[in-house]
Amino acid sequence: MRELGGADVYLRNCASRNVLSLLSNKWLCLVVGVLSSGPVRFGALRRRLDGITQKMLTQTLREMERAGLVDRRVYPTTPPRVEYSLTPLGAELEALTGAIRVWSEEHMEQIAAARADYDERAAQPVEPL
Amino acid sequence: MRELGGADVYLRNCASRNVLSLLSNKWLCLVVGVLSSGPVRFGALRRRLDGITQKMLTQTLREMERAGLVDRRVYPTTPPRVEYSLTPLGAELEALTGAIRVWSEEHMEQIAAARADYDERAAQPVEPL
DNA sequence: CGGCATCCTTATGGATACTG
DNA sequence: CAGTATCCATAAGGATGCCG
Repeated sequence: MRELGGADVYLRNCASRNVLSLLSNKWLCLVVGVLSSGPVRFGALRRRLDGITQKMLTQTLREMERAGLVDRRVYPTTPPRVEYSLTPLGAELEALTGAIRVWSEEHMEQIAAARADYDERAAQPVEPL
Repeated sequence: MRELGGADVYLRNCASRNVLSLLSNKWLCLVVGVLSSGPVRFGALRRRLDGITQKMLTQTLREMERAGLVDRRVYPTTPPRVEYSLTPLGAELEALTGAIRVWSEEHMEQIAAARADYDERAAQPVEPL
């Protein structure tokens, strides 16, 4: 943050922006949700995240692993078995992302209604007599 | 959510996913942060979000307005004056997004260290003797 | 099974110019 | 001042095929 005429400014290129963009990943919130109940294999994780592609799941997990949020454990069996779990740091996130998931579910109808209302008023901008 | 072998599945195309993708907007978290202290004009908002372009700020604010998170108030003066503020619904978000901003700032160093460590180990995958 | 590499399409976002 | 409109570069993401 920087000061600008007495007001705080959210600076670009600061490290917290970096973390913020990590957390605003489309899938991260859901991945944390699935992993919060314990280690999960890649395939199971994928099946529980409806619509995610293999590419995106791999990519998201790598990013999270790299940031120290997720632990990747490989069992050298045939066929290979790979389990993902939250690190202590990643587990901290569940308090935040869980709250977001809950809020999303609780307010989805209200938001859908607001959007419908907005669109209706946008389509009929002239004042009716 | 759907059941799949006793495990919850995060379904695609469900309304909460919609809200989730709204919240994972790159800028929303910061916009909520600025607006949480009261109504702010477009220009001031822009100056306090370092690096945001006019296009992205407009786009983000429209999306938030449409979802009922933000109130847009136009004062028909010359030059025009437009003030944005959080609706009660949007104000609820500050509890969530504020926690995320705080967490990001608190853990940015730890995450940067984890990434550096990961990258170093990735560059030197052979076991040293 | 759990990936990676490639190709290709679409979405995102920056820069610029113009307007009420 | 607070936008809208347009163009353009890049990034995100899906589909497919191959591999240890």
